[in-house]
Amino acid sequence: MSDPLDLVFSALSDPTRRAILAMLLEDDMAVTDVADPFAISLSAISKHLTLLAEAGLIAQEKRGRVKWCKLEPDAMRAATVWMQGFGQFDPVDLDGLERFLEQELADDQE
Amino acid sequence: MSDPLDLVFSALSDPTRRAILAMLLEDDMAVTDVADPFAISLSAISKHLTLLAEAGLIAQEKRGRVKWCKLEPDAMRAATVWMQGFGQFDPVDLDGLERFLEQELADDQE
DNA sequence: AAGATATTCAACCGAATGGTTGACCATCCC
DNA sequence: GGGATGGTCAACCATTCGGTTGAATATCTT
Repeated sequence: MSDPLDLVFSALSDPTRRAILAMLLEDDMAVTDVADPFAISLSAISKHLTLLAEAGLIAQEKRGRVKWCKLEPDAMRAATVWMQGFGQFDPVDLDGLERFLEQELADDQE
Repeated sequence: MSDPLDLVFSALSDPTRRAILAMLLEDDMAVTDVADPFAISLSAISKHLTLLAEAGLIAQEKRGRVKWCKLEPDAMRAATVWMQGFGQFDPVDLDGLERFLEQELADDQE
């Protein structure tokens, strides 16, 4: 996968990773603290974080034995820029968007 | 994968599928015509289109023996909405975005 | 009816993904 | 030094992914 957008979108396609990003929106966190709310192993979380870092979505900095993770918004912004090319031509179809979001809600409750 | 965003981002993570979406931005197309510029089999393209449709990114309508594919912008818009939550807090960091895009360019040329 | 065209289906393949477990390395604290 | 803490590495497993090929189905054309 050579195009950076491949990595960004691929990283965003996993709900655990999106949840991690949302957590990092609140504050920078250590790996162990990121892992805390999840039911999966620390090792799995560590892999997720590595992936997010490779995609450029977060940065990791080791201080002492603690590795701090912080959001790196530029990668996501680049993806947003790519995506917005698809919205700008027809005026915002709010009804359609609403239908989609209702569908999303319905799917989540299945 | 239950969250619709999983499907949307996963669909967007493949460069072939992003290229297809960009083509459909120009005009609605039949499956065969979508496949034309690509070096892979028609069958592979058909699978990509099925995936894009399942993600809600395109709609497919069969008229006669031809299946027409057209862009369905709402799914992408929902993803954009999710992503914009990450940009809105710090004012647009154009320098950082520029650095990222330069990096992207450099990576593509490797 | 026969043939060409448009598309999917089914079976297969190799590689990647998301998870596990257990061992390992580094750092902090007593 | 020695134990606890923070994190990664390595090997493994089942599943999914992107691709192939060949057969099947549906529709249009003559």
